[in-house]
Amino acid sequence: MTPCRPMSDNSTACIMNPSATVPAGPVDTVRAIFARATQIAVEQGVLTTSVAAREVPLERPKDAKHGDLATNLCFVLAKAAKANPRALAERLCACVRQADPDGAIAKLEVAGPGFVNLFLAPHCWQAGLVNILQHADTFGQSRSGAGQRVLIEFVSANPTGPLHVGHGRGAVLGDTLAAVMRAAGFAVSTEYYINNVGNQINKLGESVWHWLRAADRRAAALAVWAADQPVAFPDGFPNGFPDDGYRGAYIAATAQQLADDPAIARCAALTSWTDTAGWAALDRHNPTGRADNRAVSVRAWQLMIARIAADLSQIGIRFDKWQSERTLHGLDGGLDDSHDRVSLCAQRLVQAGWAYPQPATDGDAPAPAAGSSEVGPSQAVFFAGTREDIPKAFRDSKDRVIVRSDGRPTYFAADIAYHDDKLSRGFTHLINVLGADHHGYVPRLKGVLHALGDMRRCEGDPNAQAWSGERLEVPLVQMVALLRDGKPVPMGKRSGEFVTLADVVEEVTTVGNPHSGADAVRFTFLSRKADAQIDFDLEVARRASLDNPVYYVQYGHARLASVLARARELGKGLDAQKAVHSADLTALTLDAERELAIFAADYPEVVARAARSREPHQVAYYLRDLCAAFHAYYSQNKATARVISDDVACTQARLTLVAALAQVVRNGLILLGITAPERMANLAGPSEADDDGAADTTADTAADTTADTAADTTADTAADTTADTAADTAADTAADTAADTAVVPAANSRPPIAAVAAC
RNA sequence: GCGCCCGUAGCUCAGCUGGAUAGAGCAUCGGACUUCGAAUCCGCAGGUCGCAGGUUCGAAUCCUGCCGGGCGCGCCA
Repeated sequence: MTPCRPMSDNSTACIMNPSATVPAGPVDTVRAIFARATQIAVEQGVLTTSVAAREVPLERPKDAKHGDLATNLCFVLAKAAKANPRALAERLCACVRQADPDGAIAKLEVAGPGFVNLFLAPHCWQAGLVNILQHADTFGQSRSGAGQRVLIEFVSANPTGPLHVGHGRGAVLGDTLAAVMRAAGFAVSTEYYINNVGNQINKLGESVWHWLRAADRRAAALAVWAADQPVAFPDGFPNGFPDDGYRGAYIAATAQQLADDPAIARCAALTSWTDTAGWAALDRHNPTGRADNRAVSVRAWQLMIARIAADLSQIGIRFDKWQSERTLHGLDGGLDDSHDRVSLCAQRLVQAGWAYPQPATDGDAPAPAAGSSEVGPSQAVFFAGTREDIPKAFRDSKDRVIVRSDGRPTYFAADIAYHDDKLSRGFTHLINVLGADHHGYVPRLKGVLHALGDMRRCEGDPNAQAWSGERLEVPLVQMVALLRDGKPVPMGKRSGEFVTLADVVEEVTTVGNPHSGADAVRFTFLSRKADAQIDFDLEVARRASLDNPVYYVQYGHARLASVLARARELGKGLDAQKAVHSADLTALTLDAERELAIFAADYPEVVARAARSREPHQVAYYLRDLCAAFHAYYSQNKATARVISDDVACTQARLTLVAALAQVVRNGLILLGITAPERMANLAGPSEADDDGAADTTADTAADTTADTAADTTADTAADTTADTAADTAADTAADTAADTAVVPAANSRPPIAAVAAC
């Protein structure tokens, strides 16, 4: 899979420097110098083309002997110029000297086969610290994305059951990717596509309905679940429960929740799920009796969505929009067929030549399903995904059905209409985070984008030309294999046997800190790149919750914050005004201090790179490494070079460094949706961890520092609000149900149980 | 059978898109708190980067072929 890059990066200027009065970070300074140096080299005939500042490769060498920063630029240039990299480096260095009148680079040397190693002048890297403090909470943001409008669709789990751990991984990746790209200057919207139409919703409704009819057995079933017993109910399922129904205990709980609704309860009188006429007679809102449109089906997925939204908000995830598939089908709009954008889109594709009707060739077309319109054309409509003019990477191996021979559109048709809708909203890039088990769908979808672009061009859309499969990126999130004590836990919504995301969050939450579960889960998923399969052992996760790397970073922040606080207590606190406007940092003479300053100044680069490569995990690793560098600096100089001393100038200088580090760590944690605690409870003494002073943990103070993140809302309020809005959205889309009597309960972390308990 | 993803320390994973001597965390072992946080630090040990070729100044990274593991290939969603 080749991830697509942003088409253009127009901003070649110094992106991190919004006003001239703000000093640039060392990386930007050096980049600008090298860019000028290549211009000079061109004038002198050394090079034929210059290099833009943002094109200058810079790295922080692992070995201190290789300088503060190093570049392999000359290798790149030598390839084009067919010159010796080392000789080129020698000549470029002379140009760098001329391009650096301020002497930001104290020393530069050519090393190895052509590396240029740089040693920065103190005023250069010190300016980086001031730069951090001046930008404060906005440090790290850039215009790297040049305001491109991006839509990120993620999770989009079918509303037939609670989220499991694999969904959680995709959710965390998508949410954090959105945050990282926003910080890097993209205009990002996020969306969850609710697949609330079709056979699966039919099955969901049927499953719930069976439990509705078996009221006498629900209580026993739920008691089994509440006791955390295996989900297989001792007395089996209700009579007639379908083999391919959803067998999870949450189905019984959902039935319990719906039982009080008179419009739902009267459904229990019917004796057959397939009695279409009977269902139609019962529900004036669903005159066709269509199974996925019955009140019990609709209400069931609404409850599922509410629960999904609650589980997501518990780990700090909200969406800008919940897009209902029903809406695309026009099922909310009453009888007016013109609202059926799915069928409409299929017709447009036919007109543009991208879809065609064709009778079933080998006679395996199914009979029209019960309840569908009896007079269907016997021809299915196929999307021409194999056309030769589709670039090979986006070409499907087979034309796929979008309208069945009985006239019903497929899931694929709805998804096409959905993506056509995305195009009409003016996004320049679409990103769909998908589970890796759907990777076969990717070329098909990219082919669709190609076809839609062409179709829109035919229809006269002036923006259509720009569209092709390249503008759709599909980061694949690999599977999470759930283990318990090293043994795989079977997962499947149909079997009902799975561990939910909410369960895992609960398991890794530590006493006294309600955020810790979300923090730990988020960081765990961010601690590995998306395209590697991972094992998630519940026992290990529980045992290791305190060893989770997230605590390492959070502890780093708490430690930094506590140094600043201690200095204030002693009346030696950092003079913020002075630090920002007239800082004297000459007392920072240790190698570690210079290295930390350069490390911290690199943060905006890390964010921009993570956004560009769609890999939020890079930010997590950067934070871990930055904190490691600070911990080492702090520990090693504990005895000889304390931050706070009687030397006022030195104290102020080191506090400036500490404040800058704290700022970067805080910004990074917030960006990842993780709380940045000012204090953490001391775990050392098991006895004192109860309710004395040590117990006021991160949670209280963390809220102050994370005002912009989803994490600032407590799990409770977040659950309520998001669940409500999701449920509202869902309810809006279900206009033909008895909405007037619908009461979607506020979701709790485990809503069905809670609701049952309340009954 | 065809296609996609992944094989890096005993385990879990990074490796900045082709750069200098492949790095962390767990786990083992040995050290460091009277002070601004020991949820920390310092050290020891641990590797044919799945295997074999190829591309070039240079490959864990790119190309080919094998070997292992995972996942896809419906008028399901």
